[in-house]
Amino acid sequence: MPRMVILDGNSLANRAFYALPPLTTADGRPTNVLHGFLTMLFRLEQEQHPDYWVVAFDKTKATVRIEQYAGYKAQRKETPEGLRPQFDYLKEILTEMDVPMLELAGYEADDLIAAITKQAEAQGMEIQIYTGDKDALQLISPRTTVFLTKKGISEVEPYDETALWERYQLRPHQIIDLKGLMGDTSDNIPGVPGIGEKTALKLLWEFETVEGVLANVDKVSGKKVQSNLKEYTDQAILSKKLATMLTEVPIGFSCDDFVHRRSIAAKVLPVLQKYDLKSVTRLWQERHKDDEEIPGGSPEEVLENWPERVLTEEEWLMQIEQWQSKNIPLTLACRYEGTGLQGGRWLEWGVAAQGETFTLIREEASEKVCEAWLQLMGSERVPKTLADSKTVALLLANEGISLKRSVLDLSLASYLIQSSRPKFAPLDLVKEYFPTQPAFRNVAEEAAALAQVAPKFEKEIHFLGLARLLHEVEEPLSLVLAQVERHGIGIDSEQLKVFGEGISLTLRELEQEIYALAEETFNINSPKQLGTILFEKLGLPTAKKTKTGYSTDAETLEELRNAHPVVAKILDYRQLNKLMSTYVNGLLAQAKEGRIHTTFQQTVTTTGRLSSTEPNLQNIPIRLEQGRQLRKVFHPTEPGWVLLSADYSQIELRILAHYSQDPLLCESFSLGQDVHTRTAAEVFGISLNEVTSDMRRSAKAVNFGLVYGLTEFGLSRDLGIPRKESKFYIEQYFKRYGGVKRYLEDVVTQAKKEGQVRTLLNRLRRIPELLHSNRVKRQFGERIAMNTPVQGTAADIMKLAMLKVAEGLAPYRAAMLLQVHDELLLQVAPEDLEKVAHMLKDKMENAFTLSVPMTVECKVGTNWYDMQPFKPID
DNA sequence: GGTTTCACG
DNA sequence: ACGTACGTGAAACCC
Repeated sequence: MPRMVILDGNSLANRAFYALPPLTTADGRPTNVLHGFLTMLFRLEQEQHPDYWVVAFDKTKATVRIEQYAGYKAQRKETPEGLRPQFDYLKEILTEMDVPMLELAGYEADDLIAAITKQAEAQGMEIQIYTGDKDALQLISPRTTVFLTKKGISEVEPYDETALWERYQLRPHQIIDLKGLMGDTSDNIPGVPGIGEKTALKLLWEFETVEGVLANVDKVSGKKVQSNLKEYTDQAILSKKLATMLTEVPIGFSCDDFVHRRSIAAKVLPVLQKYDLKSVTRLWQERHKDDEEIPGGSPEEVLENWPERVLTEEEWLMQIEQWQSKNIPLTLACRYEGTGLQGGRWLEWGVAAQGETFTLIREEASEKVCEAWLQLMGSERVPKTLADSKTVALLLANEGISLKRSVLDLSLASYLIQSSRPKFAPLDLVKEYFPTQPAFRNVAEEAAALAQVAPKFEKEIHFLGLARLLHEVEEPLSLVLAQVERHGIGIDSEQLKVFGEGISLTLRELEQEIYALAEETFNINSPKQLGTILFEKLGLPTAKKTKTGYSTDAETLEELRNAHPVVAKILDYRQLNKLMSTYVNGLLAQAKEGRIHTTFQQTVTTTGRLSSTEPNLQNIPIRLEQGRQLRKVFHPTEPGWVLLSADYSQIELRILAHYSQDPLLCESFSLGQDVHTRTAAEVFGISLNEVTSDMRRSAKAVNFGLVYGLTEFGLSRDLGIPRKESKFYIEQYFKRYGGVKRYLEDVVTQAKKEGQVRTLLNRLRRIPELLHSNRVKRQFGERIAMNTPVQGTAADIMKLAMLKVAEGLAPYRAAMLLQVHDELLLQVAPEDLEKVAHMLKDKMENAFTLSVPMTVECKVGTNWYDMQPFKPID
């Protein structure tokens, strides 16, 4: 269970101030609070290992409570002279330590603590609250323990429900009643005059709550107490209200906000030194003695630690020779013009090596130096650390050099560590460890900064067991992808234009017909305007709604197809318009010299898949014939060559079979059966030859759903059947395929325990959603837990296959053109077709050994539309 | 810049 | 009573 530690900054600082002698810096600034607070902080960090932590502070001025009761805290002493500045010092230090802090105008630390506790409880965390304020005892629960400071500050006493009972014989919720009766002078909660702790406890043991006491006031023993209770009834109720911590504070936090990070020496030590905190420094160093020292942080420091050396031509040549001959590891940064892919041309290289940095400027360097430099880049033996090796490989390819031995790609490393991060540019990577790093002023500084964080990434990669995936899969794959992107696929722009003209014509006709049927012109592409026409003007029945209005998606319109003749026209229009804008126009804009080059994104998806952009060639139409025609314009770049495709058959279900070891599912694949037909036979309890095409369709939907984290809703929507029916299918399925059921349950249980899932190649995905307080989001987390190992393993296997295929292609006249998740598209000279197809099928089927066979189906054609099955001879 | 829709696996 | 199938990217609209 993840542990959240919450500290009451104000309360603890106050305790420390009064508990410790008045320590100061050499120049007289008070520091005793810093000593006390940090000593306690380090101690709890070491003993409790929080996964999340946060320090809450009051943001005084007009608090919400002052509106409730004018006297509240009116008598609280002014913050003493020696304490006030220490809050600023403390916040400065905590900032450098990367300890999250929270304060909110108008609220006290108390209320923030209550609100955080409530949320953390809902997310299934264990909570520890550190404070000197007994009010917090009201938050105790089976998951929440309150640590009250004892005597000084560095010693604390834990209170859980049992401890609270032993001490007061009260339940946590009665703490506010206690305060309601006895009051609290420090907070100026009035309570009831004449009632102190002892009387209050006695009353509560008997009558449980303030309300209980007041209702039974006549039974209360003690005349004075009784009369005071009667006289100050309202004050008692108000006091209880004042003592109640507000949980309805407008804060929302995500786990990431409060995640516990190890602090960094380069940031922490200087600030501790600034306040002469010698013993605290020793404590910190003791605790972090295993961390390697990373110097620097600010740009000045980076360059100070990696001073830049300016070289003459002679010196450059010698330096390069030295790096080359001694295989010196280099960390690189690059500036270039154009894009990596098209017309990309390097302008400057920043190099960090052996504690020095260098800048190579194309405009200033001699040809000889550039030549030697490029040789070095192509050298097998010189290890290189960089961010985004694919782009660098493309830039070098433009110079006729192939990048060799990129030992560490920090972008890919960071992606494997946390696939959900939005960006992996050099600055983002450096900011992981130096959050205050501003934009790099030059390439040398960038290289130096990368060199400083590289060991951190390497350590983390090893710690998480991702080294092989990084070095043996992702990094080499980036170089293969660079080749694939650079090669591009052939595209016939003329044919595409003709295709577009045909579509345009139909589109214009449809447009007029739609206007006529609607009896007005409007923007068909605007869901808003379309909704108005359909649901208001024409009065069609509304079914689904979106955030902003009526839904007009294809599913909704399909329902209304027969309700009005315009609907079918709109559906047609939509389809053709999509083809026109996204595909015809989109692709034409990207086509150059008869080719089109996509960019594969290797650090985007959370599952490990690739994605494809500008243009996306992984979503070229195929399902509907009209769109499928578009594939005719894709062809080999070499005349006479053919396209060769190979796709994994049912790879995700095979992986599910492998993971679950379900006997029926495994058998189905071992026997080479049609898995959907077999599933139908099992679910409907009939023999294989009795399965109708409708039954097979249903079974297919079930199989698909399984991989996504099956839901009744999803299946019923997909098949257009009632929920009851989909529920029945699912029940029947799990009755027959108990192994699958067990596996899916186990993977979710495991994921909840660990907060993450892994693929067969150890790829990791963290699933914070599993801890979300919102049930819908939590269930989403559960489906992610079911889907990611399957989808991610399929991605892993395809990546392995691509590496092997790329290697296997070397002797042949052939090239890899595209990857579409479970399909590879190649082009081959006809004379090599048989051998390449054989190699391709073999490498893909044997890329990784599962407990069920993998099968790959090849097709051949002169364009991407006319693809015919092709079975290589064994 | 967010929302909706729709193309793919 | 909720509001859902998993993973993407691009175009268009609209604020």
